[in-house]
Amino acid sequence: MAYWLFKTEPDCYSWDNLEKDKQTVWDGVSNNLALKHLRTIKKGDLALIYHTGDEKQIVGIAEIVGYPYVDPKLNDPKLVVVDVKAKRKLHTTVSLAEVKANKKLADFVLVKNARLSVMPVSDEEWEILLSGEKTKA
DNA sequence: GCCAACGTTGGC
DNA sequence: GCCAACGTTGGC
Repeated sequence: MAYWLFKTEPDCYSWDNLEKDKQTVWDGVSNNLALKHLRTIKKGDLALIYHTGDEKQIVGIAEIVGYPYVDPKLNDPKLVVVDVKAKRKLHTTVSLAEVKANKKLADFVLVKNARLSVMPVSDEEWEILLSGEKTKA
């Protein structure tokens, strides 16, 4: 089981869209490194959904419901997509400012490579990011 | 709206 | 295969 972070423009496709759709095809990833990560994603993995643009915060958790496959809408074997479904909304969203303020997250890819749209999240980072949840649960 | 950072492209 | 130039992205 692995953890990921998917970035999205809320104007384009937001967490609310995903929650409404229940499940969606996560497509439109064209960056090579992001695609490389995408191809290693497995069924059952979890992904944080991060809103870029005006919000810049992690808003929810999605579950990967299948394995990556070539985008059927495009004729390019390099461009893969994956099916995800909404798992749950975060009770406490985690903003980019909070991530940056946390010294333990200095190596987090979101901080180091702001432009990557699909990135791995380590177990430790996952724990830290969701620590605000645990205290309330 | 600006600028820095990164990825990609194309010429050599 | 390298590197400069360019375009795009995203944070501020």
